[in-house]
Amino acid sequence: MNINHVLNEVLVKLFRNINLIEEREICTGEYKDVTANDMHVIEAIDMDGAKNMTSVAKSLGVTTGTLTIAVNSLVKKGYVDRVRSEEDRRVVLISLSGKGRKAYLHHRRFHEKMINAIVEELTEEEKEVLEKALVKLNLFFRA
Amino acid sequence: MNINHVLNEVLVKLFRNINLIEEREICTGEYKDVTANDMHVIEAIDMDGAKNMTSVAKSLGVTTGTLTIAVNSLVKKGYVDRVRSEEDRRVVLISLSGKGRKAYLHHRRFHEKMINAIVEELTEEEKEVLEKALVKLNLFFRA
DNA sequence: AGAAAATAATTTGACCTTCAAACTATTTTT
DNA sequence: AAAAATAGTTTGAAGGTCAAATTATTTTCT
Repeated sequence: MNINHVLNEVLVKLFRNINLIEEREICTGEYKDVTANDMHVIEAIDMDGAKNMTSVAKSLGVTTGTLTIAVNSLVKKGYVDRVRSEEDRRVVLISLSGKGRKAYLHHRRFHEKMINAIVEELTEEEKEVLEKALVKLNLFFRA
Repeated sequence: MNINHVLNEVLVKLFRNINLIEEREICTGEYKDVTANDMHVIEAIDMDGAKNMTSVAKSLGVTTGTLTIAVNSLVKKGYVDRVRSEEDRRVVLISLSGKGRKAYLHHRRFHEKMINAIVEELTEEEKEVLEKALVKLNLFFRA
């Protein structure tokens, strides 16, 4: 059983399960009406000021039409504020509402718990090695 | 900027990108008519003999109704064979056709290439730490 | 043996997500 | 002022999902 094979198995299992698991986590507790998809949109909008539809759609890798529909629902549920720009009236600016920011932070804590579970048994040195390896992985996927 | 935070960011980016990349890979090239979902079903059916609907649905985490629809399409496209069991006529047995097995192996090779490309840029030490971290991540999700 | 219950799969109807293409409104270019 | 470009929304079609109803078959229990 070589290491490549183990990595392959673990990665495959991970990526097969991750959406289901994250969805289960998201849809329990305080924010039952947020789907996994909603959460991706919330994360893409982020907390640093209003963004236009096109830039958020691009960062999510979906069409603006798709984003419009997702944002309709998030506005209706009260997680996102949507206003038309005064400077350029073609532009729509979206941002997280108070409730949206709370949901964002709730989900962030889930990620933090996950990361802590991973790294709590690694030494400082191992953490650094892992980080280097993951950065390489990200570079690989970007190409 | 602590190391946990960096790890979180890198992991999130990784998992967000990997599905897109895999989807793109699946839908180009030789097997254009196989969706990412189709490929999950093909992988669940696997190559070791015929399986019944219920067990495959369970391993995918979907209802049998959902699987019926997916299998209808895969049978129509020629990737899956479907026969009624002689021993128990309630049971439907599904298995990969020759074309289905080819698609399965094609996808498997993609995974292997991906893993090799990742691993070849890592040192032995990095590989070991990465494996350890991924196993932990899997355990976290299983709990 | 025969009726009732359990099991396996399919069908149906509703809802959600996605995209491409058509469309509306606004701004920029010529 | 007209034409082109840009930003979003709407529309129509295709997939994917589930719960509930339905069909067919097998098992269980008198």
